Amino acid sequence: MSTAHLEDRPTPGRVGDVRKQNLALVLRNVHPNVQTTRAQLAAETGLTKASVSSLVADLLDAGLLTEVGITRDGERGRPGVGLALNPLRGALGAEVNVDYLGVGVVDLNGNLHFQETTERHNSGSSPEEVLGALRLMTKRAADAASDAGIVLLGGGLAVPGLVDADRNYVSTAPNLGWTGVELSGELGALLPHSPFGVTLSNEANSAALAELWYGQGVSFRAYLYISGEVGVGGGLIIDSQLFTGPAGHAGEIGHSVVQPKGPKCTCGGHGCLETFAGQEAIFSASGIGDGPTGHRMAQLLTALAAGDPRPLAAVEEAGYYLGVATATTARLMNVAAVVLGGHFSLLEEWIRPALQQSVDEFAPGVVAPDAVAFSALRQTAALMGAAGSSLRRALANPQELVP
Amino acid sequence: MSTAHLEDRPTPGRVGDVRKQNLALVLRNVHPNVQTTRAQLAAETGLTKASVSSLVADLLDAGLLTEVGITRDGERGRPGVGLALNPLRGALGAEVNVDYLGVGVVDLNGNLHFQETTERHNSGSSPEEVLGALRLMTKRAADAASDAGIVLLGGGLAVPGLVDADRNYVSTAPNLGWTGVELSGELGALLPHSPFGVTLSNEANSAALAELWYGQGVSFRAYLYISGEVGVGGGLIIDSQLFTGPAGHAGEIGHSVVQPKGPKCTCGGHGCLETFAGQEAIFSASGIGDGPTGHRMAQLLTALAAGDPRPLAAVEEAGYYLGVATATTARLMNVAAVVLGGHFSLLEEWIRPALQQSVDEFAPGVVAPDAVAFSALRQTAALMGAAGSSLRRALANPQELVP
DNA sequence: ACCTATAGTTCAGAACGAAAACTAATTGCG
DNA sequence: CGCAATTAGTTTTCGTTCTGAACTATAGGT
Repeated sequence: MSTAHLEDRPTPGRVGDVRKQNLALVLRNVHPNVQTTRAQLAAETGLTKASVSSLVADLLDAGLLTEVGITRDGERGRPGVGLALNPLRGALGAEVNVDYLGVGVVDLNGNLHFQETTERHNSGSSPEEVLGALRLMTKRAADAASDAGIVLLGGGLAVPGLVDADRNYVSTAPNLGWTGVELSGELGALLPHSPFGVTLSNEANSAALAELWYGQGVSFRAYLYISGEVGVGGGLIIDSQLFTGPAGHAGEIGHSVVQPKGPKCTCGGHGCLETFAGQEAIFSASGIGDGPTGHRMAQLLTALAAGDPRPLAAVEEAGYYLGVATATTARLMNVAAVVLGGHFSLLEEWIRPALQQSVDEFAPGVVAPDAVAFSALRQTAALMGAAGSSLRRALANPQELVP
Repeated sequence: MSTAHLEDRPTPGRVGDVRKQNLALVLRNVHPNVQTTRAQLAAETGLTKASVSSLVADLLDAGLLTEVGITRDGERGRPGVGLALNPLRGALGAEVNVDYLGVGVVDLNGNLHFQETTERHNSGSSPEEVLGALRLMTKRAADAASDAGIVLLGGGLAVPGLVDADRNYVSTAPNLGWTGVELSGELGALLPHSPFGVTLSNEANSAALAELWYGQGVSFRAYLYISGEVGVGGGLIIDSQLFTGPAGHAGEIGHSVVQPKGPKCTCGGHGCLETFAGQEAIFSASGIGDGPTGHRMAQLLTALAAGDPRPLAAVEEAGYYLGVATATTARLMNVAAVVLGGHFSLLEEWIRPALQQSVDEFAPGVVAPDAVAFSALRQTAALMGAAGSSLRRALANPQELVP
């Protein structure tokens, strides 16, 4: 669970653990969409050719690797047998958000298949109702995967709330109106009989990981991800891993104090980033009235394009305070990049200059212009991250699939 | 190097690595000042008695453990042979600060011996001069240790600046006036012929670790340490480890933005915590003129005790902004405790209420009153942390001492 | 054809922990 | 007092895994 700070008693090192570790080591050196050979893996891992051959044999049995014919590189010597990640292994990704449901399948090479998004107002619906609706969608995706010959190793479900992944428990999801929900049964029903099961995750955290694996974050090893949805969520990627903090809830950038004299926040504090950069804050500061989110966002974009001063000022203020929070985080956590997703990626044109100027004002020289990126994954970010986490679990524990 | 985010190629798991891991595992289960036995270690680690016996034999050979006679617990059965951390193994700790030098020896049980502090105005002196003066002190400490039969396994040197421990390099220490200093030679001369050598560290980080191992932090697994010296430094302890961030410079709480409209800071930004809670800020807001730090601090404490309103307001403001930074960090990093050291521990009486009120205002319910602690280690914190890091290195790599 | 270079396999050997049988030292109880 | 019960620790055998060296396989160059 990626930098998970769990209380797991250090297991005694058995001789068999060495193999477990080396299976994962070999697998880590097979990159998506790139062929390799046993000899190359031996050179990269430092293992002997004999060991690599034995490990690869297990990984082929496990179905994680496939042989893809002879690699002819024109050089002298016997050509190697091509090895690649098996494109017929994947994981299910699913997302419950406030106004939509999403599912999809991601294979080991990172390709997204059978993606489907349905608009649905989930706020207020019971978890059973929502997951019932979601189950119809995951059934379709799983059947389509099966028809295409793709075996699903596991799955992930992202929700906009605080989760305890080990207990399949959503402690609170304010924007859904959920509190203290245990989902073991529902998660099992989403994807029966998969070796790695379905795991819960926080939506912003999963989106942050999706950027790392499949999006803007691929060029950074460490960054702050800020997701603009109804609330302002965050995910910290440190050393190419999600930083979850001691209790698993790190990255709550939405409640950084950016203006001690600022307005009251729903969290009980005041002057939080969310009170300046959350959807409601931007809409109301722009003078946009109530209505469906999509409609209000369209209004906002139109007004911005027309050069209307009130929305421009509102978005600039959001960018300014995003910069304050980014500057503090950059100094505190020693990260030098930031990726913005959710509604912020729609507002890139107006947010980017304000944010950059603000960061440079509060932490000069720390965040370079090309270290500010905006997500292109849109509504698939969270589900791709959830599926990706599941795939990483499989790749990190290949011995569980060896017969 | 404790949650060090280094680019180390994952080593292939060899069969021998299992022993290395199990040597460290057994050692981790021998706690300072507590006797144990082979049988108890077997139960705690999950290893078989046979394996533990063999591992313990190596650790005795390495000099890390000692047998301390028969443990009679009055119960039936053969009594076990007592095992304990060898009190005759230790590490040297040293600190260069702006106005003093400190050395000491810490043994495996955490006891501090031969501690010596010398007032010395190091700001402006060349690194060679300062380390020359320090070497005289470390020589005395090493000789005293030797006379007492204590073998020094390694050492640590804490400095108030950004360091690259792997390269023995101080990139910048503004308050010493050092920039780009390479200290390999000097470090080697401080403690010749020790198996683990002398390692550089940041002073606030080492102090944070000293609190974890030997001070207030023992009751927390995760906290923010804030050190008030000339600057405001910080250290983040997450999951009982120092969080260093991707480039090793995390924890710079002094330059969190706590008031966007605040005054200019030496870092180039403005509204940083340091501009409200640094020594200079507190002195000048209190109306205390120039002079030696010790003298000014005495003046401040006298004025506070007398109820002088200006210093009271200055210290309360420092506490208020410490609370803002703590609230943000608590939410962002998911830590729920804070430990204050340096000059803040002298000001506890006045800082504590202001800080607690501020934290509760900005992040209600996140930091409990008994999760705010003040350091009692004073001037020994950094050197104990530096020595402790060295000891931890030895305990984590016992196989290097096995003959 | 023959040499060289590279890929991959086979087999003996060493290191290690697991499991079980064994020895050692103590208490409790008849 | 003596024997059973109990706990501590050691010895022996075994299976797993990696390493290293020898071996086979397959290509290009001359």
